[in-house]
Amino acid sequence: MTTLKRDTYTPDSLLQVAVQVFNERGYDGTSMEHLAKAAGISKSSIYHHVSGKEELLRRAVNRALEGLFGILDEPQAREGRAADRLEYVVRRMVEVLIAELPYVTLLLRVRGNTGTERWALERRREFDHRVAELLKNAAAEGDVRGDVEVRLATRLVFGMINSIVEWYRPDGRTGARREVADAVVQLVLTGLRG
Amino acid sequence: MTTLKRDTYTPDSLLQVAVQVFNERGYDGTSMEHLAKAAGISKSSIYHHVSGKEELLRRAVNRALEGLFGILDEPQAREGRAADRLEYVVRRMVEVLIAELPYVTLLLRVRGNTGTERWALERRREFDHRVAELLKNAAAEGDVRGDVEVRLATRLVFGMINSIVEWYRPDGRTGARREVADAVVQLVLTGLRG
DNA sequence: CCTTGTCCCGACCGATCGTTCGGTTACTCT
DNA sequence: AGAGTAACCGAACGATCGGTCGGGACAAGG
Repeated sequence: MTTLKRDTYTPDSLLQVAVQVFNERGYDGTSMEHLAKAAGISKSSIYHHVSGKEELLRRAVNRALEGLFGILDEPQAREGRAADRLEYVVRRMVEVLIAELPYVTLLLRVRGNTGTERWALERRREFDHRVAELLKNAAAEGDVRGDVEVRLATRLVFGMINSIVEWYRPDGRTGARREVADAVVQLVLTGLRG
Repeated sequence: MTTLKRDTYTPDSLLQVAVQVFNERGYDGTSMEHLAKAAGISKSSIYHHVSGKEELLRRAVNRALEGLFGILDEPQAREGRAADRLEYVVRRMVEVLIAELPYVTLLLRVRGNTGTERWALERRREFDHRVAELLKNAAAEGDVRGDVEVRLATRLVFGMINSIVEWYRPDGRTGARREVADAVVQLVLTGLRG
């Protein structure tokens, strides 16, 4: 039978603890001692589950990036009018951001000091570029205003969406995610179409 | 006569170098060795000008906060219809953000590990609250839509504005600042009024 | 009973951290 | 010329960093 009980750490359950501490103290501001204390095990025990601090970061940002790139593979992001696909992607970005909140938070704070961080930054740029093309196509099809530069608008829209990680905290209310997604779509897309 | 030549460091000119390195590597990711290398002097010489690493951070975030709070004291932020004052404050926030870019960048990335960082976070919250009241008043006067929660809208607007530090880099073009400010005002305020 | 492997630990490693200290250079003022 | 001081330096401090090492506790399988 496959194991079901989880009274001991797996790489993933340890990651869950680590990412939370990373987000509270910052990656560089977090020592292995901090992680050990938060996980309730000794510092050296962490190395039984993962190869080191950087693997934890790599696993975390990878999970975030998989969630984001997954959006672009969904049918509604690939078919139809560019403006509609853009709205769908914006809405799904908010949902993924919230669903994978701690992992995306960590991704968005990466600075580029190590190889792992630079790889994360590169993949982020790639994702941004894919969404920017969507906005460019929507402009070409005449569905968004032409007096705001596409590159500038893309950055501002990303800025608004990504800022969600700075204040959103999960609560009991069902539909809170949808409410946030609705507000973003309303603010951004009416502003763009205006 | 007052000294004019600047072939040696002052606390402020050293701060200028330090803040740039802080923004590249992150505050925690920056060692005094990094700062010394960037400044072209030895590590111990830094302590001739400032008391330590944390004073550099304190000076930097203080400069950013003074710029932001200064906006609220300007006449156009204090008189007139709330919606107009809001538009003025939003526009001036973009301008201050760009004028004091490295200092505001550092302020926006503070995590709260030390006393200085927690003080910075508290003042930031105070500023956010002041602007949120402006938006609330504009809603009460019927100048912005009522179907988006004020608290939520405030956060999204701040997110868009603050995200500027993540991508704006000064160039030779005059009027680039105004262009950015115009785009933000258009996107945000037509979205809000819509 | 004995082996095997998982999970964990305290002790320790060399390196680097922010900071301090004693001292040297070079310019200013009298 | 001599005193004072601003600006700087190399060497070293105790503390902490990420990571290693040898081994103990314990359950599973033969």
